[in-house]
Amino acid sequence: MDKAKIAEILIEIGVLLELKGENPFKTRAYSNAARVLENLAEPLEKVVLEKRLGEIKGIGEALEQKITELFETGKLKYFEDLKASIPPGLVEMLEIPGVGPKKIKTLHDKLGIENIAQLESACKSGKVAQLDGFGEKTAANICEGIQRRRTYASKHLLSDALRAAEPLLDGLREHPAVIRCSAAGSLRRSKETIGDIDLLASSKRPAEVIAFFVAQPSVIKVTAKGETKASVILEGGLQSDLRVVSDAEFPFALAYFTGSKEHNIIMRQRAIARGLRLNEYGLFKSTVETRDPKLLVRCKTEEEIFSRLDLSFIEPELREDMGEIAAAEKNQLPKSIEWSDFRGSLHNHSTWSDGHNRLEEIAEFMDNLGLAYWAITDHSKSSFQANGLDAERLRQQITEINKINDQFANRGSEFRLLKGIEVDILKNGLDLGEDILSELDVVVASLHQPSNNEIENTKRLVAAAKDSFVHIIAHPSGRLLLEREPYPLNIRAVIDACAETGTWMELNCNPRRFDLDWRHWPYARNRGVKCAVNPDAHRNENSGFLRLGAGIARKGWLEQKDVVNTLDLPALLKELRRKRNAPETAF
DNA sequence: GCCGTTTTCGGCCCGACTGTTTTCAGTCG
Repeated sequence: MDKAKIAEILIEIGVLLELKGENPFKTRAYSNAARVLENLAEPLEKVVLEKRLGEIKGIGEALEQKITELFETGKLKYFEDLKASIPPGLVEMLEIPGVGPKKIKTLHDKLGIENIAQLESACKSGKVAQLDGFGEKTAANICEGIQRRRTYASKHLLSDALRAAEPLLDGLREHPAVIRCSAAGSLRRSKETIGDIDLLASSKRPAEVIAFFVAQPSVIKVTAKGETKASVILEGGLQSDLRVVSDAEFPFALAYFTGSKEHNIIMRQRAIARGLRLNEYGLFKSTVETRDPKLLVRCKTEEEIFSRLDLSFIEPELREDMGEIAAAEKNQLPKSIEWSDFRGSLHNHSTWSDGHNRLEEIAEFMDNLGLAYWAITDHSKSSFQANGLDAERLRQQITEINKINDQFANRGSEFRLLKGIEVDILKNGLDLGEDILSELDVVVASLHQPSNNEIENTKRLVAAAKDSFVHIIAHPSGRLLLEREPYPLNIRAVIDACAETGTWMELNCNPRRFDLDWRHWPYARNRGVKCAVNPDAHRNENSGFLRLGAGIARKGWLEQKDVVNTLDLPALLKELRRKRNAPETAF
């Protein structure tokens, strides 16, 4: 069993133990171990064989034994027994807001409730309200939570969350009582999916700011409203939380509410190790928890907080406990790529297949954006549902693009459309032959009809990477966020094949994809694999996805030099030709 | 369940809000 699957099981054990009412620190030990495993730099196989699991911080005797059992047999008796002892419906009850392990245990013990449907009817019949520690309001809130869960997904795409958050932030920024404000939480960290929108403001008159916030036109329900904090449900079902603090507290609160939780725990421990205490109100010269302003270490910005803890500034996107603290300690953090570094895109569509804009419109639009190039990579013939191109139509398109490029050259513009294809990776090779592929500037290869066999899919992608005409492996996992799981794939094997052949991998920055996942990029980057951040645009406005892509690339520790579509046109063309001439040489 | 150069036992990050209470437990981030 591989480590991703093992990590999943450890997390599940943690949740089950939580439901059993186990010691929360024991519960956390399992989720900790899962994360440690996922971030393991070397192959798990090696560590298990050399019996070095126990040397890893966060894995003790018990977990070493369990992980080894899972690795060797693919099963774990302890897990099977645990799972059998808990009705499966209890786990999903955790997803109802306001319902946690303790309440679930009470509901199960006292009323025999085993799933959400039973819980809903018990709430409606008044049984829940009669329980000790429960009441009318709790029962009503549970019912509403169940209803909302049915209506809306609990997670939202980054793009949807940004669209909902921006008007709120604009409003706060203009409010006279607001001194500073910012997004925080997963939105500021640029996570691919967002649970709720965390906002932070500083003010001398917090009540006014809270009142203003809950009265915003997009608010459909106020779920909590206090002196310094409010929670609301927005149109579309997103939840948003606003915290209001004093301006002196703002940088501390911003760091705290940006998280992640795991990152924060390490930061606090780091403060404690220096005889300090860190919380959302400040950094204090104290060995006990305090909010005493006399003990406050004043910091005007987040940068100063990091500096006081002997760390260089850690960009919000990197705060995922993926090694950023150790790197900040040694001043070895990446110089994160910026949105403005992009010079173009290498994977896009036009009306020739399933895109919405004509070639001329695309060229004008992207030139006006100030970009240097835009590759047209329409679908190949097997994607007939997308009006894919065969060799003949592709040759016609090449002629058309040459004409447009000549027009741009004649009027002194340096902008160019690049000739390309998004060629399907079929069972027996690519959908188009070498003769036509060799006439193109850029070839993007995609698996659109995956099998449910990991070995088969891996084989097809590895073969594509090794093909000397393929420049880029597009959206390697095939996932659609919140819709479709990735197809089974040994992604490391594909990354390794790309590393060996100098093939680039895509970070598809369509917000439904963000594929290759940012968690894999540090490995790919260390292997020397270059990244193409591509919007996979089907209409001109999709060029805006590049901005989101920069955020995800930053999460993957990518720098400008790791990303090929930051190159200017001559340098890019040179690199594109290099693969064809010397396929065995990774650069 | 993990960890430890003060500890092999007793900690483990901690505050706000809600709804239940009449001083606090549970949940959340």
